[in-house]
Amino acid sequence: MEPLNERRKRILQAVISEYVMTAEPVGSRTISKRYEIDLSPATIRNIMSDLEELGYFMQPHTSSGRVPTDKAFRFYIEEIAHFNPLDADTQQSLQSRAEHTERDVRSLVSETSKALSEYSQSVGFGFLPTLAAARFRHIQFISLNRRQVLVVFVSDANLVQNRVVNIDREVRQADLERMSNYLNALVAGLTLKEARARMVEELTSERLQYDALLQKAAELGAAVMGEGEDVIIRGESNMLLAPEFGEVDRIRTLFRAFEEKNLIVQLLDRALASPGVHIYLGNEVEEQTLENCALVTGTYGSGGKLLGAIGVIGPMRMDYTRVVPLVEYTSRLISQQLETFSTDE
Amino acid sequence: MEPLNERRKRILQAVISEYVMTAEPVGSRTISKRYEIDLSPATIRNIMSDLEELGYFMQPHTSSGRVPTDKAFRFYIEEIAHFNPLDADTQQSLQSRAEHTERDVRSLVSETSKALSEYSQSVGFGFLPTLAAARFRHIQFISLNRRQVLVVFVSDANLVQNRVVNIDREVRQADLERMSNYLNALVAGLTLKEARARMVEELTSERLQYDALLQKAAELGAAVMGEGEDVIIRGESNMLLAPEFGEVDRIRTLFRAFEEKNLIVQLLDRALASPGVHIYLGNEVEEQTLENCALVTGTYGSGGKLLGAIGVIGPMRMDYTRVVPLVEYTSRLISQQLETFSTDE
DNA sequence: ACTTAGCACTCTCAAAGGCAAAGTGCTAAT
DNA sequence: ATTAGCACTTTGCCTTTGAGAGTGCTAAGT
Repeated sequence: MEPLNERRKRILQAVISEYVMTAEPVGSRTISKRYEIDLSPATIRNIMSDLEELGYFMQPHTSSGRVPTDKAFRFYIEEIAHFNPLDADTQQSLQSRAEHTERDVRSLVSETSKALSEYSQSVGFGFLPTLAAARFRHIQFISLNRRQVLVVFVSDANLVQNRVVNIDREVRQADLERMSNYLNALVAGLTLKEARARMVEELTSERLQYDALLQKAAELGAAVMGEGEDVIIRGESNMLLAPEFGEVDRIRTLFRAFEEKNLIVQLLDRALASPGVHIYLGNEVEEQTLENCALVTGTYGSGGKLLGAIGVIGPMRMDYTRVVPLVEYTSRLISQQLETFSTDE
Repeated sequence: MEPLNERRKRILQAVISEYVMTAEPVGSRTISKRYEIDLSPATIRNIMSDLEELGYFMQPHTSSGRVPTDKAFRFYIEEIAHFNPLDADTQQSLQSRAEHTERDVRSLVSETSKALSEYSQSVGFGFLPTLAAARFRHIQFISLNRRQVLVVFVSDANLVQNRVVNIDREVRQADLERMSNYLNALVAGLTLKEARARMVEELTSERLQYDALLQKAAELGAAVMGEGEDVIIRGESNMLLAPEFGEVDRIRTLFRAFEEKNLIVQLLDRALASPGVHIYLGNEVEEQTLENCALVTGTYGSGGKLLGAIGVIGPMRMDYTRVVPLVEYTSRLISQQLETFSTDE
């Protein structure tokens, strides 16, 4: 696996830049004219031919320009591109945007996804904190009527979940308070995963055998915390801007994927494996639905703990030097905001 | 405005049926062959020509078949089509689906929108109850930490809203309860609109001058209830199935419209003006974004009061005899479910 | 007085051919 | 090693052509 020499790198970079702009196969002449490379088209052709042999380029047909492969993009990202911090103006407007949002994660992630979609002209997405990772903060039972109770619980970062449940016998408000207090004490400070386990455990313990009320409480608590992940996707229609998605069929499979969401969810686990910005190229994901697409994800967290991720889905041919700093800054922004949620004294 | 005679109606119906199936201009020969009309193509041509003159058909170009106009569809809907009840099987599965959903409006409307999208092979949508119309049920303040309070309030049909607010000084749990009690008593049984007005009024009254706490409560209450409407849209990608949306440009404007949502929101008011199923053809809406589209909306409510609407957006060329009963049944289903929410004793 | 067969006419769509443009690969000269 | 030059390939676009579908009109049939 010989490393590419300087000249080849330059050509690779030029082809990628051009392709990112035009979405068209790139020819040797274009490169020699538009980029400051002191080589004739013929020489460039030779180099391009070499690079094709090495798997970095492909030709849609003999005698057309070259299109960079996934391998080329991967190489470009790892070895060539360097990512400057986001420009101050954009930082500024993103920040003020974040500060003017409701002070809970759901709003924050939702608003940020929208912002990402606008600034990247692609599709923005965000995962709410995974319940498993979030830390329990408060639970409360509210009586709606004789047979219905609203269970509200709040976790880390002000993520509020609520659910209406039916109960089989009447419960007085005082009872509900007792239930709330009991559960709050039981699972204080645990992660939701732990909290849930604790409640289930409690259910089978002897302690609750004679207190139907508390038993009910543990039951409801465990039920509410079993909820699944939540993904927010914004700006899907931006995908329709990209010329490579000109055929309706391709669009359809892509949009189906957005609707299903589980494809995107799979990437959450990967992204959460380590903090920071990650780039996933379409071919590197199992699903081939995302062919020609790429995801840039960034993790956010609070109190040193990873909570969730946000990011951008776009054509593989996206401008990483802009998108990566964007995602990087945005995810840090969310983390910062989250910190203020908990340190607000 | 001479009424169309029987024969013309039959032709109109045949052309619409054929067009609904094929999305192609319909020729006289097709009609005479595929529909049991005892007339030669030539005669049918004459009739079609008449109908064109009357504005029911149009020709994409001389010497192509006819395409029914909006006027034709409108006439078809009013005068020709008749809508049988939804078949029992579908009723059955819709019902069991509804019964297995969380018992709050948001889940119910969301799930139903999805079902509508699947069964109609079009885009399903639903409005949550308009806050103005919904009736206040319960409000509660929950302390998150020293400076943050979670305000939860529940309205008609178990619609839960919550919002985290910052407060400028520490408030003890007992205070929060006092605030909750105060507000609950103040606005019991009012619609949200009235409730909000009452709180604002209260803020300016003398009574609260010396009780900063209750003043704060009224302030927060008024703020939380000011939230806007909520629209849920499901199955957008189904729109990509229709051949008339083959060009990416059209798709894009349409999807933009879905993302913006406010176009759809405008129709809520119209739909809520009277109960039952309504059909809006694209041309009848101001916006021309919905050209070639149609909406079928159905209202739902509880306790004799209209709360919101659900429906389907699809190509104007949709099968109304299937979609209308579907929407009709589904909206009744929601209403029924909602009744059970409040009569659960 | 309708209905219909027949025919000329129109328009679209798909296939085929021609041509310019863009690009490559190779060879020979620097 | 680099490059100028040239033959070759492929695409995209334009035009032409012919078939097919459909209409409108006229004149004949009932």
